[in-house]
Amino acid sequence: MIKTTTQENLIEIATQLFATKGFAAVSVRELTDAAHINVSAISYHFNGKEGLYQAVLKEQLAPILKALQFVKSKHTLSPIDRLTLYADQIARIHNQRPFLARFINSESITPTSFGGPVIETHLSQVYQFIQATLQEGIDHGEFQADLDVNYAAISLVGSLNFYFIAKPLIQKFIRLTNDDNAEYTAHAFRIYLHGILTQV
Amino acid sequence: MIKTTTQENLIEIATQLFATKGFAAVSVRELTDAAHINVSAISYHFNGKEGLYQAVLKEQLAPILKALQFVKSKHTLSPIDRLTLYADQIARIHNQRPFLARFINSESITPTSFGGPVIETHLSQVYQFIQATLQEGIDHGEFQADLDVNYAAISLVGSLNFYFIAKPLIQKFIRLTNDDNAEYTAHAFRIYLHGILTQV
DNA sequence: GTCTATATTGCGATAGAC
DNA sequence: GTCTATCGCAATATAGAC
Repeated sequence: MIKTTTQENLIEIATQLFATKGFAAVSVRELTDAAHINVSAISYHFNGKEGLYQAVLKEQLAPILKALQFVKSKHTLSPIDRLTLYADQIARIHNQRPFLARFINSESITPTSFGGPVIETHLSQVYQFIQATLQEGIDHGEFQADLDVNYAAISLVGSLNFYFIAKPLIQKFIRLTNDDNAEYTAHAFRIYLHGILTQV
Repeated sequence: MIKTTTQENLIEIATQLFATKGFAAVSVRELTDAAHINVSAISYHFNGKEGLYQAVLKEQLAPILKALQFVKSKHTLSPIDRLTLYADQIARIHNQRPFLARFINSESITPTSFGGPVIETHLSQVYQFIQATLQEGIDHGEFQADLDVNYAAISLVGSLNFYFIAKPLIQKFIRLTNDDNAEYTAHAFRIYLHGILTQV
């Protein structure tokens, strides 16, 4: 029997509900009913519904920058290997946090005053890393010289992450024989890499 | 001076507000204030807030199946040319309806009882077309034999559509010198196609 | 730290006058 | 077809007992 505090319990429940229904569509009563606690606990522990959402968001986003720092620290790797490592990390993070993509997606499209800036900072760093790595690969002659690094960076992020965003819907009409996230990202990245290489 | 009916005016305002804030976060008063009409007009004309949303959704989704039918009808085209034509259509549709990606995205992740099934039907057909075309290309020896058509279809849709979903956020930290949607999709599709071809 | 009870606000919908 | 006025309800938040 694992002991969990009221705070931890609330964050876990809130992560699921906010992710699947959206911030505005979840009421504090729905949250506290699901957590089998009293309504007033949210205000007491998190200073209101927004405070709880902020706590959830903070906890969800923690691994992103950490992974990016890890990949960046591998100076000795070639651009190809660094991008490959990044794709691996993406799969790993989504495995750990199945709801992360939904929060990022939701905040990207309808940013909240608190979550918006956080997401913006995170994604900005991700894009900068990808662009810089693509440019490095172009300069080294590994990637095609006429690549537009802006567009190509968006393509990569889209190709890798769209799967995790749309997964609930996709599973309704595509039979995914294997639910392994790493398998998808590996396949998508293979196509992408093959698409930007100068030679195969 | 263009004459617009109250219905048309409401749908236009509602398209913008629902797309940018989400269904649950928009109140009927906000809608009618923005449209400079009375609150009761929504119930009168659309039988309530949900009815208005349905009308917006229906109007937004109309071009998707039409475009798909058009591409499918080009029997004589090769798999490569049919996919290329499809990518062109995607750009064209998003040009016409700048908010479409947000509605599809929103309904994919947090489906409403009315919108969910509609989106599901639409996207299911898109995936089936892409999968079938990929398989045809594999059988003809144009595409790599070891492609997983399920994963590869998701990659393509993600690569092409993610840009339109995340555009509001991306524009905050990527300088897009040219706002032309067709330019992005062409570039993304070029990478993708190059990535799945057997020879270049 | 958790509860009950309640204050307050804003929601969607509609009856009825014009 | 459009308005005012209002109903009934559900939202978040909180004061105060335990």
